[in-house]
Amino acid sequence: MRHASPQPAVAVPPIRTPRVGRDSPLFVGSLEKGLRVFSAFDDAHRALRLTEIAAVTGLDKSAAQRFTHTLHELGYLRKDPKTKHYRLAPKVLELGFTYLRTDNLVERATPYLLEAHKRTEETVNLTELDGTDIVYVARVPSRHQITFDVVLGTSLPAYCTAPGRAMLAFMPDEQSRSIAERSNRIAYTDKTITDLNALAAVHARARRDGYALVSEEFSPGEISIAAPVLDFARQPIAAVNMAVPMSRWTLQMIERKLVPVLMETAQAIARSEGGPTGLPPLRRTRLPQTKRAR
Amino acid sequence: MRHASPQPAVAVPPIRTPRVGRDSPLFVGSLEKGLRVFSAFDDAHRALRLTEIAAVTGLDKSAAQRFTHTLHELGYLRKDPKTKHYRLAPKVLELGFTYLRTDNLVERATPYLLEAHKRTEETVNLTELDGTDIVYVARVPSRHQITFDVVLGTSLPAYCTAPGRAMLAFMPDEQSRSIAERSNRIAYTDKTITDLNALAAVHARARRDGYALVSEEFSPGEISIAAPVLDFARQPIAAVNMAVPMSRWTLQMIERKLVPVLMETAQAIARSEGGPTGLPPLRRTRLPQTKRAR
DNA sequence: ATCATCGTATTGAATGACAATACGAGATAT
DNA sequence: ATATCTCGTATTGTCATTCAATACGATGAT
Repeated sequence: MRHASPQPAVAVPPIRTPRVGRDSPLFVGSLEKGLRVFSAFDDAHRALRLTEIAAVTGLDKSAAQRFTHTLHELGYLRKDPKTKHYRLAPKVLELGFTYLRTDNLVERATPYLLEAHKRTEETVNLTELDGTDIVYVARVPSRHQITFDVVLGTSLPAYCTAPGRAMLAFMPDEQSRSIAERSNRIAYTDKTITDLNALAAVHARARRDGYALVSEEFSPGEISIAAPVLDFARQPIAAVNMAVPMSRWTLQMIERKLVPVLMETAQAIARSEGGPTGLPPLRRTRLPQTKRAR
Repeated sequence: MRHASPQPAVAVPPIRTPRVGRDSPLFVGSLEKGLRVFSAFDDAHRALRLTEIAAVTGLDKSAAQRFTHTLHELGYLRKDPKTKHYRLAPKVLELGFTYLRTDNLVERATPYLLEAHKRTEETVNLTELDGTDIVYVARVPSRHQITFDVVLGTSLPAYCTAPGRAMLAFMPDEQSRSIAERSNRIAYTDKTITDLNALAAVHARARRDGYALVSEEFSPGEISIAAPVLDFARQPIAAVNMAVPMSRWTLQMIERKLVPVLMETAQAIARSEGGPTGLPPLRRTRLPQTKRAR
C-alpha cells in the first residue's frame, strides 16, 4: 500500500511495533517478493504468463513485471518470445543442489544409506526437519519402483509421516508439541492421527521402540518406518526412512528384516559425526572490512 | 554508489544510457543482491559468517546483514546461534526441485533413459543448455559407481563436454560459434580443444555422425558420448549422454554397443514431444487484474 | 468490427532500502 | 590482566531506488 489513504486528522498514537523479524528495518521486502515468484511455479503451473504470476503471488502487475524482468535477466527464468510464457530456467537448479553439496549430513550418510539399500533391496531415504515439515535430502531408490520419481527436495508434513514422527518423538515434549500444534493437521486417510494427545502417545511409543512406524496415515497401502539420527546432545537432526507397500510386506517381516537395518543405519550415521554440532572445521581467518557495495 | 561524489559545476551531458537489461528501471537490484548471497555457499564454503558472506558477495557489511536477515527470516538460511555461522537451509531445495518437476522434458525423457540404462548397464544423463554451460537435469546412475554423487544440477562448460558438443553441433553455426566465443575455454587436459576453428571442425564431424564423442577433453580416462534431442524445428533442446571409463571400454565397443542405444534414445525422446515448442496445453483463463500489492 | 485483456514502457513520488555509525561481546595479543 | 582488534547487532537520517499508476499497441475473443 504505497499510496496510503490520507491520515485522519486526529494523530493516531504510533503503535509500538515489534521492529523484529519481518518488521525489522533489516528485512528487505523486495527480496521476499522476488522469491515469491519462484513459488508460483509448480507441477500444475509450469508455464505462467505475467498476469498469472501476478495473481498467484499476490503482486500487482507492475511488481510482477519488475521481478520477472529481473529474474529473467539473471537467467533464472526462461521466456517464450512467442507466447510470453515464463518458465523456470535450469539455473535454479544451482540454488537447490548447492544445498545437497553443502550439507555434511548427506555426505556422511550416503555410504550408510547405500549399505542399507544393499541389505534390504528397498528404498532408503534421509530426511531433515524444516519447520513443521520433513524434507527428503537423500534417497537410494529401490529397483522395484519403475517410476523414477523426483522426491528429493519434497516437503511432507512431519506429524503424520514416519520420519517426522521419529524426530518429534526424540525431541523435548514442548518442542514436538509446538510443531504438532503449528502443523495443519489434515486427516489424509482415515487412519491419520490428528489429535495432539494421541500424537503424544505414539511419540512415547516410538521413543520406547527407538523407531517410528506409520501405517497408512499418509498414503494408503504403505507402511513407513523411520529412526532418528541423534547428535551428541541426543537431539534428532535427521531421520532414516524406509517405505514399503503392504502388498509385499507384513508387519512381522518389517520388524524382523527392515527395522534392525534401519536402526543400525541411523546409529552408524550418528556415530560418523564430525564435530559436536556437526559443523565442519572452520577457518577463522580475519577478513578486511569491505567498504564498497553494489 | 549511493552517496555519489558531488556533481562537477559544468553540466555533464547525460550519456544516453540503454535503459535495457540491468539498467532498465524494471531491474530490481535488491533481488539480485539477495540471490548473490546464495552463491556465496559452495563445497568449500559451507558455513559462512556475516563478514565472510560480505566479502564473497562483494556486498558491504550492512547489505550482507540485511540480506542474510531476510533470507534467514524466510527460512532459506540456518543460523547457528553459537558460532553465528549461516548455512543453507533445506528449504532452498524447493527452489531447485520445482524446476525438475516443471520441466516437461525430464518427465518425458525419464522412461527412455531408464530403458537405455537397462540395455547398457551404464550411467545415462540428460542435459540442457544454460548459456554457455550444460546442466545435468536427469540421471540414471550405473551400478558400477559406488559413490552416490550428486551431479544433478551441476553445470559444466559446453564447449569441451560431449553433451555440449552434441547440442552446439546441431544449432546454426553463428549460434554455436557465439557460445564457443563467450565460453571461458580452458584446456582442462592436454586433449582439450580450445581453438574456435578446431571446434567448428569437430562440430561438423558430430553433425555428420549424428552424435558427439569426446575423449579425455574434460576428465582424463573418460570417454563421453552424447546425442542431441531435436525439437520440431530440428533445434537441439537437450542431449542424452553416457560417460564411461576407458578402463572398461574401447572406442570400438562404444561405437557398437553404446552409440546405437544412445541415438535411439535421443530420437525416441524427440518423438515423444507434445506441442511444437514442447509447451504444455495451456489454460487461457482470463484473470482479474490484481490491484493490491505487497 | 468491437471490445477486452494482454505485455511493455514511462514517470513522478515517497517509501523503503541504504550505508555509515555506534556499541557490546568475544577473541587474541600484549 | 589489560588492551586491542574484529565480530555481530542495532539505530538513524538521507535519498536513490523501488514503486504503482498510467498509457499504449498488440493480440485474440466475441
